[in-house]
Amino acid sequence: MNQLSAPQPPETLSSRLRRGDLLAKECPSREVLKHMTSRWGVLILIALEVETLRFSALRRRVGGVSERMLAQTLQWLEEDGLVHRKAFDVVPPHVEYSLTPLGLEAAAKLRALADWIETSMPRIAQVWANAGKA
Amino acid sequence: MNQLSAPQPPETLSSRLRRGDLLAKECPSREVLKHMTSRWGVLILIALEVETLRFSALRRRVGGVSERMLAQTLQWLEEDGLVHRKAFDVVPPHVEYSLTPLGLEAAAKLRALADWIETSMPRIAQVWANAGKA
DNA sequence: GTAAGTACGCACAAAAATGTAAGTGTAAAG
DNA sequence: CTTTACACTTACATTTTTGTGCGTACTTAC
Repeated sequence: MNQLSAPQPPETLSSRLRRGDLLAKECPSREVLKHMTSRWGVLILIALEVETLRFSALRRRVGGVSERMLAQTLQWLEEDGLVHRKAFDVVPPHVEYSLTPLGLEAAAKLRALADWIETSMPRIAQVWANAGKA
Repeated sequence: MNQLSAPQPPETLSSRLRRGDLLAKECPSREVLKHMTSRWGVLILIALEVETLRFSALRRRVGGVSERMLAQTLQWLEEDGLVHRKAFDVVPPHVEYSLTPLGLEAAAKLRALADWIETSMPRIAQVWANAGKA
């Protein structure tokens, strides 16, 4: 029980924050992480990676989202520059949502995660079964 | 405004669930996604990917977690078979947390995401600045 | 002798996320 | 003429998440 951890390397907290160290407490990148990994953020991003969609179509695509949360999450993602909102000034509202170049990069990472979960589900379900979780 | 979406392809809901389709509402894989992308789940996984850690050491590593949430999240991840908990039956408690093979795979995806966010922060901060968010 | 560290569980409280229902203004569909 | 769709917003209720503080059983350091 000796080399647990050196008394913190000379790297300062502020330098880690500047770089964007998620493990550091007050890092602003945690905000982005929060938006991307929010309950609907992941799903919205991977849905929009496939194609541009209108609000209602997107809502139908992502099973279970309420209008409220869809609107909310889209705003977060738009503010972070991941989603592009294009509104047509016509009478029955028409708005198209798509991914920005930044959003496409982000979506790729999330899709990799989603794909892994989907293909790994059998193995995970196995663990659940061995424990006794209905 | 015609080809909005074919009247649902012949693929049934249940077949999508069996495969693990995150976009489908009642998919069990959403549970796993929830655990992995929970506020501390991401951070814990990428911290444990580096090295095995004891409870307290892990808590110090992940800035801002409370003992309660660390314990809670670790249990979720353990139940999903991503984290391995090894307890030594000694007097001052000694428990070591590490990743299972499954957890290592998961952590790799999350680290890719985390790395992307960290390196993309300048671009995102730029978007924030152009909008007027302090 | 006293304080601190260990790995939590538990009760309670506050905060954050999410859901529900209703409303908006127009217009095309029935 | 009534309904439905569109893309939301707002108010309110509920659920979920997260935090705080306390207790534990014992040992090592001071």
